[in-house]
Amino acid sequence: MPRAGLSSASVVALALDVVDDEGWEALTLAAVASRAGVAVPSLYKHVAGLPALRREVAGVCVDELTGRLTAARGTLVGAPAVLAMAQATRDLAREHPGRYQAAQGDWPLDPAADDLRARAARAVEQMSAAVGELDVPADRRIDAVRAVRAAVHGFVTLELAGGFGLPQDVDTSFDYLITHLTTGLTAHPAA
Amino acid sequence: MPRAGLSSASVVALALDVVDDEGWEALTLAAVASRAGVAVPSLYKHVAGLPALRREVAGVCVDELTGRLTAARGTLVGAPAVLAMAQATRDLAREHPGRYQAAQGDWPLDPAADDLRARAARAVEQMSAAVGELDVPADRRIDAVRAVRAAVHGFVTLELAGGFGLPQDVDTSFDYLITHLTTGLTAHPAA
DNA sequence: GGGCAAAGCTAATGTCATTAGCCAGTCGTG
DNA sequence: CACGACTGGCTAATGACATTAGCTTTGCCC
Repeated sequence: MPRAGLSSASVVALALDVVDDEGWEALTLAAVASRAGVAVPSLYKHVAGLPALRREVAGVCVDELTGRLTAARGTLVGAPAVLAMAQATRDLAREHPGRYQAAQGDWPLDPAADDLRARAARAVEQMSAAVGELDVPADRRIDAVRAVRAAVHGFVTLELAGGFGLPQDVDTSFDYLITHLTTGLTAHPAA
Repeated sequence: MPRAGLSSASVVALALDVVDDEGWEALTLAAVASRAGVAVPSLYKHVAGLPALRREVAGVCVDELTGRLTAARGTLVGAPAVLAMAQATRDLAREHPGRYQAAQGDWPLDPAADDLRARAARAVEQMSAAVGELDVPADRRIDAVRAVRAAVHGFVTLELAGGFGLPQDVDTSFDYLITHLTTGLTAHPAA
């Protein structure tokens, strides 16, 4: 019986394939083992179990999101940067729904997820920096970042879930949301 | 062995208890059966299986959301109505996270979910009506409704997932998001 | 009181995760 | 080159859960 030659990294890579092909909830040790051509328990030689594997996959996806945000921001500043980053997020979600879910989705309150939270914080910091370039009062900065994050995440989530029933163009709606939100954020109406 | 006296309705009620106490993902036939004091297969006399039960529970939760939206809107018109409905949504999510998830969360592409979709559409229509009272061009109505839905859903989702790490007041951020978004929607900057 | 439908049960099957313990391939060292 | 340890893979066993099949019993209605 020749060895399969697995490693932690290759198991995570196969897991990413599963996530891409079948979705985040379909990520199961059985699915990974099947792709690896290996019995399920063999995987425990390389990962600590399903929750640990999910955490590792989520980490990769978070980093990918961070990278795309950074790239999208590029040399842009302020509102155009925010828009580009929002679009980059949505693009990732549409190209790899499972990865987006992995990055955003399912790590609620994991105790051992400090590392993951730290990496996710880097993605948030990217958005935060761009939002900070908007004409928003300093003491509203956090509110504004939360607003943009919520808008993007909510839109993408609803879109992926098929929550937009009407045939009306969804790209347009997304741009509409982001531009009008940033407009609203930079308007200081009552006081 | 005296009968437990279950019915479809009582099974759904117990399922709601599970969702309230342990969350939407913890809704399992085993959990319901345990609360009913009954063996798991007995439940099949009252519901068609776990997916069907989830659908029924989701239906109840969607209707509850619709009811709260209607109540929150009350006699308000336009932006105040939108804000009140947004807050009502968030209140539901914070009081009963599991129910919110049930209402919004996990019915992606179920084929047999037409009834559920129809009921969810009623909730959307409530928001849509209020958004329609904003000063938004008619051909932007759908975009605006999507924007508000996305903002509310995204914020609530992130909040429930513990995505707002900073201690900064979250209520304030929410109001900030909704008011500035509606402000942005009613501003028609570059034609 | 008898009969019958519905409500429960047990048993069996299948999926998945996890743990324990075994065996063999591989590599480093003498 | 041979030996031995390490390590990667295996099978077997256990335990949660859903689902189906088929049996038993309760309770109501005549």
